[in-house]
Amino acid sequence: MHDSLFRALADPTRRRILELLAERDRTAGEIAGEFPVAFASVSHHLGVLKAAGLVAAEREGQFIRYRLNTTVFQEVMRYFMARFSGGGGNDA
Amino acid sequence: MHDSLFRALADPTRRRILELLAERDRTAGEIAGEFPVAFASVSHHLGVLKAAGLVAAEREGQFIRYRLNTTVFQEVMRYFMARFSGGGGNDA
DNA sequence: ACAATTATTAGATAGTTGTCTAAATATCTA
DNA sequence: TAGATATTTAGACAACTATCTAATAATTGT
Repeated sequence: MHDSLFRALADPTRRRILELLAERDRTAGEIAGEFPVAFASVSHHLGVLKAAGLVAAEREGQFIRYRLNTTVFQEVMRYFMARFSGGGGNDA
Repeated sequence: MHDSLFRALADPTRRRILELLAERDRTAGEIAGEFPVAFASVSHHLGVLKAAGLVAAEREGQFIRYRLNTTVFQEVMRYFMARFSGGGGNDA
């Protein structure tokens, strides 16, 4: 189950997409405009992120709006907390 | 900087190695014995984990003992906390 | 219905990765 | 020094991935 998740996070372009979506929801076109790669390539990355459950997409007229799925990030955190380090993240 | 880290986490065998090392330190041979792949393949994975800073290795006679580097896990957690979800991990 | 806009999907290709076997390196013991 | 054990490194190969261009689908406006 974690496999698609960690593979999705392994690409720097995809991590940057997640950071953009953390700021605010954006359409596929807005996201693609931030990268020096072809539109279709970004669309592929969005598909990977969606398959991993990291983002959700919703059609809005001709646009498709993407948003972060924060729930999955909390699962990642729990994974790390449960298995490793037993804490951390806080300065404490 | 995070790139080698997330790429290292993207492989299920490597994540399993990390879980084994979270229990206790082990030698390369002990780790390799847990997997149905060739010894050399596990050695390769250990190299990837070491390059990512997720584990440390120390020679102990003819053996090489691996241990988890928990500091790096805390960095991963901080990455998620700083950029996404603003919390999580706890049930709160 | 047709054209324009937005986005995904298909097919091809180059680069990366995981795995294997075989060879090399390091340590220990006789 | 020679042999046994533990581990890594080298070289090859199949599978996967990121990227591209071209084609397809969905929506809007005329």
